[in-house]
Amino acid sequence: MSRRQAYFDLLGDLEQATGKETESLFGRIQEFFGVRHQSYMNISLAAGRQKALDMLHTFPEDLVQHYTDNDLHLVDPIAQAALTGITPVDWQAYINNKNAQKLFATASSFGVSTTGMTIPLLCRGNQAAHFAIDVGVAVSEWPQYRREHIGEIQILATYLHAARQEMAQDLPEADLTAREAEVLKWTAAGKSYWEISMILGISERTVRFFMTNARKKLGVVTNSQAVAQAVLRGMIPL
Amino acid sequence: MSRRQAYFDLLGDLEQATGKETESLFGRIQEFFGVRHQSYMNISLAAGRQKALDMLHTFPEDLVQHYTDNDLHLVDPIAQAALTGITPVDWQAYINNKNAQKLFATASSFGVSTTGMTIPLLCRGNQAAHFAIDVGVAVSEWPQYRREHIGEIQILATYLHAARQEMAQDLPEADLTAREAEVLKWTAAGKSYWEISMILGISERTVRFFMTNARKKLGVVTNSQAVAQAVLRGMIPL
DNA sequence: TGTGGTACTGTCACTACCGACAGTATTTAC
DNA sequence: GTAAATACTGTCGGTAGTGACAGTACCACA
Repeated sequence: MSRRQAYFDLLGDLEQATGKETESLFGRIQEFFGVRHQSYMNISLAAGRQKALDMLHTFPEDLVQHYTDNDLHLVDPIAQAALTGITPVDWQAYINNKNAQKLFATASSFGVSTTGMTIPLLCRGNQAAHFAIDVGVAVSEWPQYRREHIGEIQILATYLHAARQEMAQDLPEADLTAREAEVLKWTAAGKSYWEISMILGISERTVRFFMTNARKKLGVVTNSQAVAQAVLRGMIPL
Repeated sequence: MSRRQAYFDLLGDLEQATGKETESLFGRIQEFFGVRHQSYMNISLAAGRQKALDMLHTFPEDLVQHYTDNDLHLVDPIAQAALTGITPVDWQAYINNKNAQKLFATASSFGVSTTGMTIPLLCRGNQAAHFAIDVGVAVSEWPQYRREHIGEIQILATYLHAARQEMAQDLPEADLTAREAEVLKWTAAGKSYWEISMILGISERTVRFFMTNARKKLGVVTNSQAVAQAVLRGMIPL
């Protein structure tokens, strides 16, 4: 099988995949690129703290343990850049950064290189995610490797991320019907029942009906509370 | 100059570019792909409405006028998918969608095809952005084109987006007082004015006073809308 | 000494919401 | 084929929210 073929196969499988199936696909991504290590992480930013919601990785356990135990993500300039920035973060760009050097030194003793990158991923709601790969090629070869593969990596990471979404539920899913979600959306946008009935071309009574169902499903008593929950759970296409 | 070379040149220039320089680069992206039309859009989700913060496009002016005048983005399932989803949206996937068909019909009369895609872009805060291209190849050739170029497109769009960030200033900060935030929090928790007055040991009238101030500061009209904004902006201590 | 911001309270009138009682039509799943 | 889920509508009566008219007291800053 050609490399190109393998890529499209992987992409197709990622597009279909849900939940736990993604774990084997995560392995296939690593095989495909033949990199040393990689990680996928989804973080909740709710309530002002950074809480890991979902994580897949092939880095050495001891290193990850050390990293999490010491909250190094707060010191790691690469992690912070990935959480606040938009474009892929090249590890090599931090080779002269004091904090990064310390982390590189530690990582190096676990067999992690300095030729890698961390790709920020699109999230809705109060979440952030990124995909990191430790390629481990020679520094001289890195710029070319990066250019050649960054497109493939970003696309695969995006689809892995999409497939992995359900594993990163901050709160349990309340499955609203399309109509219930729609009505809730307009309520969150400040529309009254009557206005929503005009927008959707249905009776005001029906709008109330959908909202009542939405409140019941969300286990709340007021529309405001329903909106709060829906926004928190990222169910509102605002 | 080889295609590959042109791509890397463009990518490099996008990485360096800021502000208005991006306009010519936008043109170069279109030349590079040789597509019919393309658009870049950055949208504010503040105050519950979708407000365009920044836009670059090469679609026919009349079509865009028609689209914006009629708030078609609220009906457009592709736009909504791009604003709520995380993976690229293939226009062809909506070829049987009623709402999309109407839009395709209108767009078609302006020379816009159905072979295109809209790529959601990563934003921080309550913003959303997407990059759309109308490729205009035969439907039979589209899947292959899509596969071949989606990586390049996504990367270029990401870097364009990053360079374009400064053009999309948002959010006059709404700083609520401690009391306003507190009352808003309890409203989000489903409490009525009377209940909140009991909780805080103040009169119901005063609770109303704080909520009214909060609504004004957030620029919204209903409590539900205020809660949506507050949660979205992370102003609610959950 | 004033000016502006915050914290608080009162009343009136109107509108919006919400629960509880209904009901019908259509689609999906066993 | 029927049960369940979805999409939709009607009416009554009570409670909650909303805007507009007020007002007082305290504190910080110029």
